[in-house]
Amino acid sequence: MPELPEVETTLRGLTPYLLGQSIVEVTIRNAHLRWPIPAELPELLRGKTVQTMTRRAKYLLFKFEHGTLLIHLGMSGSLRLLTEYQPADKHDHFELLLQNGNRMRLRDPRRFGSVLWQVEGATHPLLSRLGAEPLQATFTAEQLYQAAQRCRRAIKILLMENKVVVGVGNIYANEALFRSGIAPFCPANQLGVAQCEKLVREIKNTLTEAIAQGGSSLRDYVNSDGKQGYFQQNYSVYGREGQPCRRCATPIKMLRQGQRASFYCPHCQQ
DNA sequence: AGAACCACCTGGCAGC
DNA sequence: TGCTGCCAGGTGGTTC
Repeated sequence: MPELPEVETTLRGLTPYLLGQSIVEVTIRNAHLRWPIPAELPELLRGKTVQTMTRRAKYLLFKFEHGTLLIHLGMSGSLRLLTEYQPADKHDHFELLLQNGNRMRLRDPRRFGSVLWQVEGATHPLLSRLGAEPLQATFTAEQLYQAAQRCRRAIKILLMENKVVVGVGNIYANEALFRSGIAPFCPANQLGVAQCEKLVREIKNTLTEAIAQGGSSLRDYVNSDGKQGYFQQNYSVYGREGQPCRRCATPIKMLRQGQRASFYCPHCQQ
């Protein structure tokens, strides 16, 4: 479910409700996510106040005075804010009860997500080797070009690796490549500077537009405020195999790269 | 070092 | 209706 726009939308939706609140109670219903939820979290967080809420790649960071709670939504995770009690679903694994009575509840059917603790002053190993944030000025065409020159694999694989740039998942890799006129199977080291400039611009544009529209939704995605997103209706190529390209009407093709589906227009993308 | 593949999990859907 | 097989938004770890 969550690509970067969903994570960003979740962050923005939750921040007004959590910032400055202190934690009354932490409930771990199922600690068995991708990595175990630290058993000491309830003890660590009880009585502590959320000082800042930020995002790094697809990790949500809730900073406290003595450390940071990291939450990753994996493939199927969602965070919701409950203003009144609701019985927990079988996939509701983790929950914070706030001083004002609100609850932030993590639901994650596939349990690929994670809830982790980072002690103040340290950098969690999972955050230590991440590439540039796609929406910040530190992600540049020059940087992508340099990395691409050293990579013989397909450009789409490189984009999704989180080494050069983070937060570009399967949907937005496909969409940004379409908008750049670059085929997903093009070897990274064959891209010119101009193509890298276009690609960086379109990654930023695609993500920015998606965030502006409230994040895309597929099936079970629910925003933190409970409303459905709607960006999925606007995909140019993702999930559109056999349907006409919106630009030239050529049927969209699908192929598999690294066990992920790639969609592209054989006419618009070379 | 770089590249390819595997693993973790449940639910939804197509096809029989 | 029910079973089987396949697919899915992520990404760290292992193996070659």
